[in-house]
Amino acid sequence: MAAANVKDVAALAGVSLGTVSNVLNRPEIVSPETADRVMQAIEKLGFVRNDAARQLKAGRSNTIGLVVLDVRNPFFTDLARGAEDGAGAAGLSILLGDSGRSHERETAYLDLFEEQRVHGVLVSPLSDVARRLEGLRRRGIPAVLVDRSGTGSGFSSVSVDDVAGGRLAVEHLISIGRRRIAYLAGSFDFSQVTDRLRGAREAVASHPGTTLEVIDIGGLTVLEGRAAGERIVARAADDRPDGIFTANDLIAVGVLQALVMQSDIRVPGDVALVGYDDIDFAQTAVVPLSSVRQPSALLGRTAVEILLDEARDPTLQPRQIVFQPELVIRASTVP
Amino acid sequence: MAAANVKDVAALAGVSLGTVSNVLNRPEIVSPETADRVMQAIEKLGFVRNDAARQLKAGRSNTIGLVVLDVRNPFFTDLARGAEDGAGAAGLSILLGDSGRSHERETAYLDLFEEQRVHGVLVSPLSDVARRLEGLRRRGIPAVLVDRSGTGSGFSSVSVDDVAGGRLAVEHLISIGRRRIAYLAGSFDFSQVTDRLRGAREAVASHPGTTLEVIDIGGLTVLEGRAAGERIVARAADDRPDGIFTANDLIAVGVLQALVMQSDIRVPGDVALVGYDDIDFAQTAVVPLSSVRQPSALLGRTAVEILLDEARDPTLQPRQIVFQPELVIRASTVP
DNA sequence: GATTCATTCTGAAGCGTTTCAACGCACCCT
DNA sequence: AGGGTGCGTTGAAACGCTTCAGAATGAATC
Repeated sequence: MAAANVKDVAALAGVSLGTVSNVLNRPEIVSPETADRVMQAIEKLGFVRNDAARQLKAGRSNTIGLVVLDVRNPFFTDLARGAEDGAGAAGLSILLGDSGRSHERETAYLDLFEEQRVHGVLVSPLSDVARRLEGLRRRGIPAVLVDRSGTGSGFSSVSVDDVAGGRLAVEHLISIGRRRIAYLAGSFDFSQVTDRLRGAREAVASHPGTTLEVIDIGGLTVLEGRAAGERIVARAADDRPDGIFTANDLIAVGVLQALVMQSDIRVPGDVALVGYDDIDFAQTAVVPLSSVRQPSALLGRTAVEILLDEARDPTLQPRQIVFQPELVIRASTVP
Repeated sequence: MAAANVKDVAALAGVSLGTVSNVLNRPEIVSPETADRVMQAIEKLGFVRNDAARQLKAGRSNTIGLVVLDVRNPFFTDLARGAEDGAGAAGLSILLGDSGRSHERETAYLDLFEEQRVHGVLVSPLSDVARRLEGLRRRGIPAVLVDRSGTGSGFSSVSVDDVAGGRLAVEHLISIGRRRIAYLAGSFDFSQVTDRLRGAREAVASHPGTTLEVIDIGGLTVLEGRAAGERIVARAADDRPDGIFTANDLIAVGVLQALVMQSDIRVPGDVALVGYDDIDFAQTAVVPLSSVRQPSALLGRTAVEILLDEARDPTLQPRQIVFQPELVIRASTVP
């Protein structure tokens, strides 16, 4: 009834403890017949290795901690999936923690991971966790920042080039003939929001005759997008932008609701629209939404790879990997 | 440089191993002065308890495994959050695994949890995991099914009464004067889909003069909802339902797109619409959507409580807890 | 037959914690 | 003075695994 351990298996198979362990961990050094006998004993007893003992011996757990800002955000779940794949390839698993943008929870997870002696941690940091991560590193636990540049922090990072994303979106609007571009966003204290704006500015700057109007809509939600859309609808036709770029897809969906529902403005005929993030709803919107997609899974996978490299060789210099986003063109810009 | 352990702390504080452990685990039995000295030593050395050793000694880890079908589904993330809260209250943490509806991943997580000697597992099962869970139970790891009735399986479960949800939705449609109700759904092999239908049938049956038309739209997505909506738009006005209940919110959003965008049918004037799940997009739809909400977090929290009860006393009879869903009324039924 | 070598297996040591019986001590009560 | 009580502390044992130096065996070489 009590869980079987290696000793029980060894006794049943008529071998020593060490041999059972070898069957489990280095099967190539034990003779096929012995291995077979041991396997049968394992089967018979329903033996399951005790991970705690194994970890205690090994000095570290075979897991990687991942703290994300919000599991409900598909960006992070895709990222987590990528990280899991990467970890799985190395025989590790991912411990997923959702900080929900709470400092307290973020810290709690890092504490937990430290007690667990994880292989390393991946963090999409709420704010400045550099000091905390520094402490982990001193203990031999490397960390990689995800979705945030680690430049200057002394840590490696994987992130997406939001400036390029903004440029991509607006270049596209310009390439389909739009001249009066508007950037709709809120929460300008998020670096993502301002980086995308910077990219938009660059695109406009390099195309004479185009203008960029920046509209602060106060937030990043559908409702705020719709309100902003209504204000645009209310404008005189020749005062409206003919291309709109929004800081995320939620805003774009809101804008779309206002334009298509509450007016006869055509999308993309009169106004072309590009969102950001390529959420599921982007392609199922009333007018399928062009959007900038981030390679989330790749981000996760790469973060794990860097982490493992650093776990292997702690003297490695921190690396900042920046991925390029991708534009997904749909009917909101090209009918 | 090497991580400090209790021995180091004990040496620095000039006490024995046991005392350090007592400070950590039963501070009330050690004198304040000693405790203080130990705490200072811990601080100074940056001692962090090694969870593996602790778990090895304890025989089980202080975590609960949770396997969900899809982390991207808000229902499950809310559930996970509830489970975390419940676990946190008991000093445990949640190991979250996403099976992504893959048998392989589901099994892999259960294996992992077993090796980790988790306190118990919560599973939203892909199919029949009863045998596997039986094995876990024999090893002293209790399991609770979530979002699925465990009746007959020998396991406790927490789920939501989908029949009641269907009844609730259709009763509401009838109460606002609708008589020709349609139920739009796909994937009739999911028990949720058929249970909701059953509830709808019950509601119609108890209100003479009302009818229920069941429309199989082939799936559960926005696109299929929109296609179905278009077919309804194409019907003669007096052949259309005046109340539509959909198996989930995605379908409802699709229907809404078709009705409001591609016709002059008014919602709720001509057709009232009720969805299911109350996803974020329900309230930000062009016409905010009435929907049936499930108490996801409560489900998670309760599942953990039952699990801990069973961990404490394995002879407990399995309990089937069924929660009642709640109707959230918005403009798609009541202007 | 002695020596070397490769192969396979053994079993004790040790990972860091918690637990628990035992101990020392001060104090109080006869 | 002897015995009892309670508090605070001690330190060895145990949890189940992996590792590793060495033993045992058999084959190959001299």
